[in-house]
Amino acid sequence: MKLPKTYEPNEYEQDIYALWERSEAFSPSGKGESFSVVVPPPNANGNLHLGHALGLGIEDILARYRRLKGDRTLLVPGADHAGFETWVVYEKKLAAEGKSRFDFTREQLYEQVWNFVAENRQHFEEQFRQLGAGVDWRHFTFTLDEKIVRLAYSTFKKMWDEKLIYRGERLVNFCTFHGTSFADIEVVHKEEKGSLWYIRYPFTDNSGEVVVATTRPETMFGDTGVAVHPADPRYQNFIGKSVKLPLTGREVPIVADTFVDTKFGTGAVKLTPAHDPNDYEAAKRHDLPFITVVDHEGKMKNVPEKYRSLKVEAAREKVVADLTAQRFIVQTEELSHSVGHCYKCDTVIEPMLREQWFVDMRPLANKAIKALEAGEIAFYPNVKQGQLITYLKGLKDWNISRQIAWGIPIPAFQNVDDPDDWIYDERVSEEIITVEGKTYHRDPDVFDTWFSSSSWPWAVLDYPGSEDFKNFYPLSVMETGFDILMPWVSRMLMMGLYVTDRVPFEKVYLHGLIQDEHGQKMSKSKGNVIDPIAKVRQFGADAFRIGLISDESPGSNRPYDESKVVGGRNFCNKLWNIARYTEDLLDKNPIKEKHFNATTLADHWVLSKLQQSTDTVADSLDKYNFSEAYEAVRRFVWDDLADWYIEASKVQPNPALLRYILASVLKLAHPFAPFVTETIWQTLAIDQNSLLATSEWPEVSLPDRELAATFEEIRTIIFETRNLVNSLRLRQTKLHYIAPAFVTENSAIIERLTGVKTVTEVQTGAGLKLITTPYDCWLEVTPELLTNHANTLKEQRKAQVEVVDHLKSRLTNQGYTEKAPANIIEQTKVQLAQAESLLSTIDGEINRFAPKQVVNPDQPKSSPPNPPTTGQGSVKPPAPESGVSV
RNA sequence: GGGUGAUUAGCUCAGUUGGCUAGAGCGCCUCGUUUACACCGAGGAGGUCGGGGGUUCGAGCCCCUCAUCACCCACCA
Repeated sequence: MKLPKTYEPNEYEQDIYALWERSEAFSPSGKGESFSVVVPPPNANGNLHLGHALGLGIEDILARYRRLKGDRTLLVPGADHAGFETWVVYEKKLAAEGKSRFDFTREQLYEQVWNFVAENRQHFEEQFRQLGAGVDWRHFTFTLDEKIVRLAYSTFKKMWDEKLIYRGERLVNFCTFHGTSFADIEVVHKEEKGSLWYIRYPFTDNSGEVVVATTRPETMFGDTGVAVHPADPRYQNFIGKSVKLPLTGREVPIVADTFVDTKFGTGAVKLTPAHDPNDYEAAKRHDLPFITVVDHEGKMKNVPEKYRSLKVEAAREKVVADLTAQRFIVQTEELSHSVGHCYKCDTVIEPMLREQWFVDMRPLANKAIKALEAGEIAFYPNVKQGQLITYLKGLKDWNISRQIAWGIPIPAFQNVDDPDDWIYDERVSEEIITVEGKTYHRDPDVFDTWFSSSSWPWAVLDYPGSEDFKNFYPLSVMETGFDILMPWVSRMLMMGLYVTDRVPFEKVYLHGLIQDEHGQKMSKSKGNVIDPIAKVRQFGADAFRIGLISDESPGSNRPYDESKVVGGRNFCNKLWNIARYTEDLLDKNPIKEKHFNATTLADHWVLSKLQQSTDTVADSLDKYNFSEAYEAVRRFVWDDLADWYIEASKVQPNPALLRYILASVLKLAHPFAPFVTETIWQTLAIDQNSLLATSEWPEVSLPDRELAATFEEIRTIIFETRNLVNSLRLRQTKLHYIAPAFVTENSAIIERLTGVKTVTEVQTGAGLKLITTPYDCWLEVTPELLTNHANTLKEQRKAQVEVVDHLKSRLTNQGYTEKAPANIIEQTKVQLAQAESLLSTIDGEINRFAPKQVVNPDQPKSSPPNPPTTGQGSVKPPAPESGVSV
């Protein structure tokens, strides 16, 4: 089958992926070590975004590389029910249909969302395939699969039994729009401008007043005290007195508490324990009551008639107006302060008293900190390890209850006759159960998604007791976005240690966010979201993957750069055309066996380059340096193979070797460009009935290093010749040389690659002498050009003198010669010798043009350093004075 | 308020424990229709490594300081 001129990814990708799936290419099969990665499950409700594409790209590169290396490799795909995230999407859908969550029962809602998600699931599985992710579909797991739920329950039960789970009325972060509470980590704090009102609170004994400062005057109906610092001299006689709250006249005490900041406001703070975390803690210390004045919809309650049912904002205005009218406001000032918001709808988070399930994080966090400090997990980038430790050290108890319908129901029931009697029971499909004659009512809440997904690494491996768990746990790498280091990675670590008693992964690789072209965060509201699938269609999956990873550096954000994707496409096309050339060559020279021999200098040279590149790619991937690894592949393919070897092989073809090189390079490139490499592999039937995806990482046969080095000499001659031909606009010029046989043997290559008309051996040279090679080569030029060239030489000389002086001064520096390591000094000496040699060559040339002018008489005549030896003829070191007059 | 990272060519980024004349891709300039590829080939220009100090024989890299930009964490009324 013939390859067309240009690679058209859309024509091959689907078939190639189907071939892989059909062949079970992604089932663990190697005999080597286990290598396991679990894809962070994307939300099943939507499409993949750029972050998924980047993450999948990285994970797939690792997995494909390891598979080629012979490891027993498992890459597990999955999908997340994404509790709250999906719930938000579904509520919007309901709203669009003119309905709301209140129109349905919890069971109905759950079923509706289930179906909604089921529809979208296929969608995104298809997108995995389009991106070329080589995942093992038989291991596909959904976060609501029975095994996941069962594990969430058993973990919950274990914590319940061990008293790590408790139920209590605590101040929680509550979104009044979505009607649910959040974990601390889910609250987005924003710096906002607000007002700070100074309000008089008169003493009940009419002996004066205390002025408090607040940003939330509407909560004063819930005040149950005023606090001052015990050491504040201004307020010593206030402590113990009572004040009369404005507007209601309710009496509350003044207490002393060290949490008060004497420098803020007036140094006296009103206490609203039911709506402020600090006040909550203070009230507990002083045994003050809690009065809730904002309900779950964000409306005022337990307040005077005229404020009742007003939204918080409206109530605030009204309260301020009334306080002003009654001259309770002393002053108002502008204030910038941090306010918590719902990360989805931006509603201001209302701290609210609610009875919920909490996890006592201290013991879990301490275990994790210990493991981290012992270095049990390697982080990319490393700095994230310390950040995670800091986070864990300050971690508070975790609220795991969510008041939404979509999620895993919490398996807990409450005695209808005794609110404090809670029991664990998994019969969550029933609203009411009877146990030992008592009636229990199901907790209507569901788990925080992160609670169940924190078991992901072992849950997908069928913990406990499965072969998979034995083979693949802990995971080799956890690859995910750095934005979920705290909410997810930290929890997997804590739960992993708690449940399995081992760290759940050996390494953590965190990729950064991809922003839009202008460095702005992508978001639907800004309308700057880039659809990865559209880009795959436009450029091909390989090109897109390369575009995303060719600038990859862990942990840092970076803008989407389409020119990189174009670069990736061009790279694929380059590979494609190398394959086409190889195909043509093999058509003309049918090779029956796989056997090949390196015969020419270029053969040996390309083998040595292949060997170096293979090592570099492997080293870089082992260090998780993806951009460097790709760069090594690209350089070999483009520079070494296409621009040099293939061009040289047009003069001296070696079809069998070229086929070997192509096969090897396809393997190196496969992790980065899986589709095009497999397409070529299949089309050319490089290895009958096999898949590239499950072939073996190349083991390069050893080249002859000396012959390879001799080809470098030819390259040096070609480089300088090209430079001169270009800058002097030489046409149809001739190259003359003296002596080395390898030039004679490769004259056709030099002609082809430089465009010179002929390459001829002469007895004495004339013309423009090449200076960067130790061999005697001249370009035939007109006398005028030669004269002009003398000026160029003088400039070159000037620059070269600087280099020589620089190196000399280093070597005459006593501090340097005494303190620098011997190998560095030796290196400098070699450099100096080379620099002086080049300088003397230049001087020799200048003397040819101006023989009377003696240049630098002190300059020692040095012979060129280490002329290469070759197996293809004798080499005489050229004498620098061998220049011939014009 | 606490913490972290970044600042290198016009743009996006590399630069490993301090040691060759600081690299790549894209862009730019010049030249080129050589039958694998114009999604191409050849050549070239372009950087006082954010500013200022310091340590060192030697600093893009280490220390101090300033500036700017990101990000993370946090219950300051």
